[in-house]
Amino acid sequence: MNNTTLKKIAETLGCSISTVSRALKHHPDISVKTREKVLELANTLDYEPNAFAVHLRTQNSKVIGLMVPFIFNQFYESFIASVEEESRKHGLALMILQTANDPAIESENLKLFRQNRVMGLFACITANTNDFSGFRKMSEQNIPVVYFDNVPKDPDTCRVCLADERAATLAAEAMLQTGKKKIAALFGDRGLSITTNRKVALENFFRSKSAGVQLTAYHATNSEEAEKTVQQILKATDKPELIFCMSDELLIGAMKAIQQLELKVPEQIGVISISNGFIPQLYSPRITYVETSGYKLGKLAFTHMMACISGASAVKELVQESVLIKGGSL
Amino acid sequence: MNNTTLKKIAETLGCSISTVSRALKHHPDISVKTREKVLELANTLDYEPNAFAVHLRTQNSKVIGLMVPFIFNQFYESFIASVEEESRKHGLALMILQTANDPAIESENLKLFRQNRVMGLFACITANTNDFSGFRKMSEQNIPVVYFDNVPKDPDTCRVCLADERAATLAAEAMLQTGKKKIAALFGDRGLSITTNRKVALENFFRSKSAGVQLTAYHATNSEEAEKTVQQILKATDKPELIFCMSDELLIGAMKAIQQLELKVPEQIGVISISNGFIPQLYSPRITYVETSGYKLGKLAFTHMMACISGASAVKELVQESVLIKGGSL
DNA sequence: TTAAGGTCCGCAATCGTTTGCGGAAACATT
DNA sequence: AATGTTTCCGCAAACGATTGCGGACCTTAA
Repeated sequence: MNNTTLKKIAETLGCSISTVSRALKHHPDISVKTREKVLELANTLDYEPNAFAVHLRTQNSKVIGLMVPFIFNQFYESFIASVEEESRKHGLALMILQTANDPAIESENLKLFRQNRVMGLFACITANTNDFSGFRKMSEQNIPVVYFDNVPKDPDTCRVCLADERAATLAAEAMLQTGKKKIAALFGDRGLSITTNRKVALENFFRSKSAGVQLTAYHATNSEEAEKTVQQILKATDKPELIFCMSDELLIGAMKAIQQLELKVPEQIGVISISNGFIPQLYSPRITYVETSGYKLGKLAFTHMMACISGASAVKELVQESVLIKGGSL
Repeated sequence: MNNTTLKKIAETLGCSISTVSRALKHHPDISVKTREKVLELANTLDYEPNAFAVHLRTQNSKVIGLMVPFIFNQFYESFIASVEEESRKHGLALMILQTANDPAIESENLKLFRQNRVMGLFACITANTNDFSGFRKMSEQNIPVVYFDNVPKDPDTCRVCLADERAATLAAEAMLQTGKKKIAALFGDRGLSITTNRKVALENFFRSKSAGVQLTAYHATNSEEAEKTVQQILKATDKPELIFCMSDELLIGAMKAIQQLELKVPEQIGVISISNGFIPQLYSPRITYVETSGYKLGKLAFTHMMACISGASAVKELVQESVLIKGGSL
């Protein structure tokens, strides 16, 4: 461990540690001459402050945590990339853990975050988190938590959300315009807040319009399930004219089924999805989708976090707007 | 900051800090009775050791670093997910930074890693890293670095690699078996070690076989470039019968071009790729590919890292084997 | 000449742990 | 009774930085 410390610099310069420390941060108490000397030596010796010592002393960590169910996922990935960009700009380190949707792992992770005294946490809770004591402990230690994607029901928590209702409504409007009546709608895990939000919004929209639309809802927790479900749906005699997918994962499954049955999009089956934007453009024609950008959400989450840390945030919830991106799949 | 410390526990129990510390780690010097008392109080008070203090004292950080050009990338993503799984199992925290392929950012990141005294670093260097001083400083501080994917030319560095030559050869063999002669091969950035490795291997294979194969090489640094390139290639009068893509990114671009020209795979154009496995299965028929699993590479990298940390590793390079996954695209 | 004020720097406590060492008390051995 | 062994625990020094406070020295003004 060939590390240069304040002590070493002080000794070779024949001055005190405090002088070195102050010189390095341009404290006015230090004369220009000594400051220059210190800075020069520090530079040639490649001095780098020991983050642990600093954090221990100053009680603030310059590390922020991020917890997602899975990293291997377009949406989370773009969220993470976005948050990382911002944290780097602010000189913060990012500590990332995944829960695998397991509440037990989730609470272990929270422990690790607490032990590492992260100065803030971005969290997407698992689909079946019931015990919030781990999160409460964070709050008790004044560690702000900004929830995203799947958030706790408690409205008194900081959060950034996609405009779920708006997104579903945008998709619904687009579907309504096609004039097609028979719609199959694929939703994800029932435990997720976004599932409920989107489903309710979609159903409400068509109920209020009463346009003779026949909407059938299905649930699938992953791509494979979605594929099987859609295959069954499309093989039935009374097959739908439109398929709505509430996420990229489901879209992938649906498209596999459609391709296997060699159905032409949009002639034989229309497709629309809520998506992060990457998957829809892989197909030809491009799938029409309502964008829910993890990247944008990440930026939003970060500004929210900064506001929370500085204690200036009265707002609890920030919403990332949705926008319809037209492809050729309707 | 409502944190319980050893001191607090010691005071309320009327014993010394050292006793509490030892009791908590089941030191034999401490009697069962006091140990129980300490453990109980620590539990009810939700004691959690201050990681900074521990690390400062013990000089070992329980944090490992990981640096990639981009997080938003199937391959890196799966690598990260894999490494995270392992680190969590070992109670380690993972600190992730991206370089955006910018050497300046890269060296800043290295600084952050050093300041945070990571106990090890997984690094994929940028396509144009020339100055390795930042990495050398890590070595001087005895921080092991395990390179992956794009690695420095210096053979005296720890690294895990995909079997690039083997992967290219496997793909070449599969192409040879089709009997098709005109092949267009798409490669990535010339600055990447994997580009060179794969290209050389592919060219050597066909040169040695001299099977009358007409191989043309193209370069594209991203999906859009690949798309344009392939469009031009396929519009030419003398269009190839097979397209080889050395990565998922290029495959995406190639497939977009193919779909736009409404060419049938594999009848009108054969496709094969080296891939992480996610993209090829999105199409129908599934694309035949040689698997280069980021997930497996991650596992391998982690075991290599553990060996390096314990100082037990004589081996410098570990190789992750390749395997051909047959789809219906040849 | 003396008091006031400014400039520049060092002392020492502190953050929360870990750990070598020494020592008191209890017990066992001749 | 004297000596040797355990058993159990506390003292205090680190780890590397930050920072309030005080003090030495010099300048300036009355």
